[in-house]
Amino acid sequence: MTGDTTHPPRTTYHHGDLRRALLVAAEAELIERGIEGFTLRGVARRAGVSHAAPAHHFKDTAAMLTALAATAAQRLKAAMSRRREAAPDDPRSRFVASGTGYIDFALENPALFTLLFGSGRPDSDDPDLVRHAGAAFADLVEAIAAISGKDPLADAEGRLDVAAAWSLVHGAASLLVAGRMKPLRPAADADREAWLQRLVGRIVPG
Amino acid sequence: MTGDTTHPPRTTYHHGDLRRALLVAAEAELIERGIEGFTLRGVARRAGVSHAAPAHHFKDTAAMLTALAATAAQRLKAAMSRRREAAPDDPRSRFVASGTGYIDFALENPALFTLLFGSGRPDSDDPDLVRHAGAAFADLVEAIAAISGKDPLADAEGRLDVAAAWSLVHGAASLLVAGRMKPLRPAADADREAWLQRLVGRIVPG
DNA sequence: TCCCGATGTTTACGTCGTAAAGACAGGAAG
DNA sequence: CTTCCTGTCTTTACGACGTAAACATCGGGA
Repeated sequence: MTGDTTHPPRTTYHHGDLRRALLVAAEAELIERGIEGFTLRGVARRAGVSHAAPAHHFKDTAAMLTALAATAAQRLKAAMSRRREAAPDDPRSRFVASGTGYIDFALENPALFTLLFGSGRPDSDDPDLVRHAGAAFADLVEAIAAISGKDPLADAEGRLDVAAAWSLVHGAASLLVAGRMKPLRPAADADREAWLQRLVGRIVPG
Repeated sequence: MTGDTTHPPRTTYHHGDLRRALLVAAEAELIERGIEGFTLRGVARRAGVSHAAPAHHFKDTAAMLTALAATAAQRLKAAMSRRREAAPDDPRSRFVASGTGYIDFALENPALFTLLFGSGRPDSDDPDLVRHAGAAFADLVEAIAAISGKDPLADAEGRLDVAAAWSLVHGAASLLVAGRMKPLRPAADADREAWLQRLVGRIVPG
């Protein structure tokens, strides 16, 4: 779409915006090769720089994947928000919207979702990553609070509500992304939206 | 505990039971280094053979991880069965037992669980792996059938029951293994068993 | 103007997966 | 009993990777 930061073998010695270009290249690399085949040198090649250039912007491969994961978390929250804003204005619908938004993100960005949750490679203590992931989590908690009328994190019952909701949504996203849900999912694309909503609807608290 | 197939640098040129020894070493390697740090040469070292010896028993690294994943799937089903046999003889209790057994396995064998579900490395079309994973899945379906009195896979509503149950159980297992459930889980070990049962209980069909 | 720090490149080292060729053992065929 | 033949293990070799260190190039402030 937009990110053509790449191939024309640049004329200037210095790149100018390499850090951003590397993140774009890294996402493309992740999508094409998967997390298992992801390679620092491949990212550098794709960005048109030497294999050692990334070291000036990312301490090592893990740092680069961590930065990418942080943007992924940000987009996860955005996907949830998009769904919520388009939903009817009752608490139940808004909760289901948050959950389906989570799954939307996973299905639209399987590689990023896997990076974020299904691989130990990003540094899960990174402040940026923690901040953005925490914001997405807070969205879910807030959706539950709007139903129960109290802070779910305050008591054990509420925390169980949150754990159950997150588990169902996250489990569905993971299994769908891994392709293990095939026999259970409607064959026709048209039926999938309703299916998704009914699935998430099963775990509405209360 | 048992698998001391290793270090005494053997006296015979031929090993005798290398395939099995490699699988034992591979599991230890996986547990210590994690799936990211898993190395074929490391496994060979641990088993006390040259780095090229495994090639005679496993086509490549993926084949070795696939074989290990197959045993993991087998043990997953065993963990579910153990719970079910110890449970009260009503359909609801037996369903919850299957789910908690799934989570038991994940918590007791985080590395194997991650290998099985959270990494694209094993070949998911391998007949052995398909067979054992299918058996575990069938256990869950059967537990649901015992509640509804019909084959859940026969109609859309039943498939939704299965999808929801599997999603919740799998999501909880994944998030617990990844350590992301910490703030939601009871602090005291004593309370965790009841918490787990209530969590799985939230998705009982019907 | 000079020079200094930030940004890229080259070179180098150790590890990894995999393939090919050589060493060794034990059983089948003569 | 001897001779191979095949399966098992070792050695050697190659290219790719991650990382570090030394070197090149630029732009901006003293």
